[in-house]
Amino acid sequence: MLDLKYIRNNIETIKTMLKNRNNDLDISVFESIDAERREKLSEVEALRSRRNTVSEEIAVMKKNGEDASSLISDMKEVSARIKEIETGMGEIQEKLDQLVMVIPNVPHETVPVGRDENDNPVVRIWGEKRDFDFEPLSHWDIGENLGILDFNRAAKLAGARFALYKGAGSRLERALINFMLDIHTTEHGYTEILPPFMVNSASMTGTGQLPKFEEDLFKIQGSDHYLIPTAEVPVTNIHRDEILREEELPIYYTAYTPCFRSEAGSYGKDTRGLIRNHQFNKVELVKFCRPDNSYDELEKLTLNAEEILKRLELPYRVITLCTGDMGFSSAKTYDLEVWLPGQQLYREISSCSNFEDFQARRAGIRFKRKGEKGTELVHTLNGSGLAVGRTFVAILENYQQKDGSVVIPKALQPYMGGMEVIR
RNA sequence: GGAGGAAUGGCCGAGUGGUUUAAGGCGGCGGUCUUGAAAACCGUUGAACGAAAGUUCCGUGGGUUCGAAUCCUACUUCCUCCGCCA
Repeated sequence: MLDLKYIRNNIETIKTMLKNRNNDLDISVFESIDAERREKLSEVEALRSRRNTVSEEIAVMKKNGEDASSLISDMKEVSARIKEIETGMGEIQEKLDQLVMVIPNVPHETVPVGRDENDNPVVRIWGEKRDFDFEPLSHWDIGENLGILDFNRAAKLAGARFALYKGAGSRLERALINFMLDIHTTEHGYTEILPPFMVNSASMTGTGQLPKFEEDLFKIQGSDHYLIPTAEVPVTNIHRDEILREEELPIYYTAYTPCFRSEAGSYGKDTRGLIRNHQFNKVELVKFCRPDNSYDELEKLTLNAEEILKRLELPYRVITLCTGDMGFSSAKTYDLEVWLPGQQLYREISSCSNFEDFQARRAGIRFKRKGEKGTELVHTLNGSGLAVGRTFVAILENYQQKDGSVVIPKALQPYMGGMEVIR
């Protein structure tokens, strides 16, 4: 959510921003709604002020045994008028909220303007793409051939877009989770969190999934619970409606969770394999920090995620998402894309974003500087560190052998009980 | 699922219709004392909107009243006991 005052003073900037984001939201009504709200507000405040003063007079008169009935009947009218305005204001406020809640964040000045993913500049490229002396297979073929993935039975159990891991496959997924969490907690200074995998609608609103993206979520019937689409939601909401002390910042959290996405609107896209499923595993990195260093923190967070790929010796590149390709709440996003030889393309494996105060304002996450009055909003950041299922895919495709076996990356072997090859 | 109890500032906690602009304590900050610190003592210390005046905020939403932290109502959450349960 953007600051009302900011919107009021920067209507043209926001219109340009919406255009750059390919967002056709019409905010022309903002000015009239906002002005109406403020007008009614000052009117009702004046009336309330009068009521407060006169009520005190009535109290004094009654104490002195005087007759206050004429004042009381006056105030009866004033109160009725207040109620009337308040009712009207409720409607105006709702209209304003509905508008403001669907305005996306303003991209940082370093974010390139562009239409879609074709306009995302490459920031850096790491690692060498392996030369295969055979035709590399896709991960679903490798996995099914090795008997470590079973998509047919997954479909029997739950339908399309689910996976069933078996044997060394299950172990590899679990090894990756532990490997990632260990590095982030012991080397990068993150505190491990194991949050609920369902949250209420207030949490979903705090991080921006609601009200605009309800169709992407799985909702539990008959209750106010949603399955989390990412650990970002429960972990960022840990500090919802809290005032942190400056010296507590920055806060670094990492969390493994399954993620649940309805993938509405993605029919026909990546229908095979592990790439786009309704349930997948992810290790997430979340930061709360002061506004003045949030972009340094974004760089560090991105490097923390990259470190996992380096240790696993998986070639990747980093791109900056252009205005047309960015997420709703983000001010700046780097995507990490891992090379998948089976599909001959770079595929997103991590998305690292600075939300600045956009989530913090919605979620009421503030901090207090020592010796200063008032509070400031924190900046929140998060990134995948990494998407576990897609890392699994990258290992299968990059480490596959001619005989169909898959070599376990060196760094991961201790997590696999010393196993060197899956065959 | 049944029966009771509770929700007040960063924390604890008083407050059952009218100077509550929420007592008191803890914690925080500043000071006195001290070579320095501790202790003691003194002072200070909630948030949002607003240029200001002022308005709002005592779990949330409704209601009663001239006036609500306080009364009514629905809901939410937590606690205790009982039942069921991995």
